[in-house]
Amino acid sequence: MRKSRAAAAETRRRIVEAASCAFREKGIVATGLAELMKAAGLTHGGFYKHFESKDQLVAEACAEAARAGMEAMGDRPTVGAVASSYLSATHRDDPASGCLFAAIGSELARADEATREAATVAFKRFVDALAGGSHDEDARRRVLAAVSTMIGAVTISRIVTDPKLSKEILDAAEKSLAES
Amino acid sequence: MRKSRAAAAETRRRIVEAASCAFREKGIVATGLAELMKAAGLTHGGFYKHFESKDQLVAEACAEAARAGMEAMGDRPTVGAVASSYLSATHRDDPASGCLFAAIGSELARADEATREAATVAFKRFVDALAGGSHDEDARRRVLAAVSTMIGAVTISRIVTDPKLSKEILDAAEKSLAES
DNA sequence: TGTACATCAGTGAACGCGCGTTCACTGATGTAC
DNA sequence: TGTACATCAGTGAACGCGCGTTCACTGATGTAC
Repeated sequence: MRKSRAAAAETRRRIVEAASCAFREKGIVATGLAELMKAAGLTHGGFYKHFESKDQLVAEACAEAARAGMEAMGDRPTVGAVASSYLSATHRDDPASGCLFAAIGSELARADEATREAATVAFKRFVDALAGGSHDEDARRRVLAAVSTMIGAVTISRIVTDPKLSKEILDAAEKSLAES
Repeated sequence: MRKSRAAAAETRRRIVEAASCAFREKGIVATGLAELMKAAGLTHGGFYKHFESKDQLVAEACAEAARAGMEAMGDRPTVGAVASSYLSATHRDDPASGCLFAAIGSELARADEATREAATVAFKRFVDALAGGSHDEDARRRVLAAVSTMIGAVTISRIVTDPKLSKEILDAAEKSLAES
């Protein structure tokens, strides 16, 4: 049942993509490899033909999620434009294809070095893109604060059981970013 | 080996306290009941004499963590004072006794109804305390944004592998809150 | 107040289950001549 | 270009392990008289 090199590469890509969604949807620890391989259309036994461990996949899946996030932001993102879609109910209600940090932020803090490193690189890129290449210290500081606000707001808006409060949090964050 | 009612109540309290720390330290899913009971100085078999399920303990432990957090804030907290200790390296480096939302925010979003409800009540109290009982809509909005910024900043500061960047995030958030 | 009995907090072994990981096997793909 | 053989992607069963939960048991505590 050997597959061609191209087919194998495609399979690997599919596993990473499925993982990047599943981890954001259900959390890293709560997502099993068997479940994940099934989502990619495979049986679990083949996993180790592509990865050395679950941890390795976690790191790659996070990098992939971050890459997709950057792609969605476009070429010359502004804080206002990003905030508007980031702080939407659509984003809040679809963690699987949304921001990595809002989806599994607290789990990332406990992830292994390689994963945290991947997340760090992604975060730096995110901030740099929003700072628009500016080296102004104050502009960079504002971007860091804005990104914190966005990630925090979406995280809490997903916890809260009261839909009105949930929307209020997102709106308050957006308004605050618009003012600053 | 039956214990007196008072001793049993004290045991229960100890379990909840150990859980509230362990969950914040290691995450909810990653913390096992046996490990938890051991931390409370018991064997795991007795767990169900006190709780119906792990989920019930999770809800109570979150309520307890929130209660302790409110207590630490004192009577008349201001955004500035809270931000200063919340956005410190001390808080960042000690999730076990720190803010529930920063420690397990993304896991709370996937927790069961009772836990999310407990978290919601806690969050509302947190916001009300910071708003100082003000019913001004704009003041409340600013508090919601400030809380989002704080939670987001500590979450990311714990992920990032670069210590300089980690501190930069906390400082940027604090400065941003001081300006607003 | 003292005695007999029911209660139940805590122990430690055991339950089934799903986890991450390993392995023997299959057969199409890739390579060497 | 054709043939023989090595490679290896993917399958499915199995591994040991720790999980949440259950249970028979112990013996101090609480209750009833």
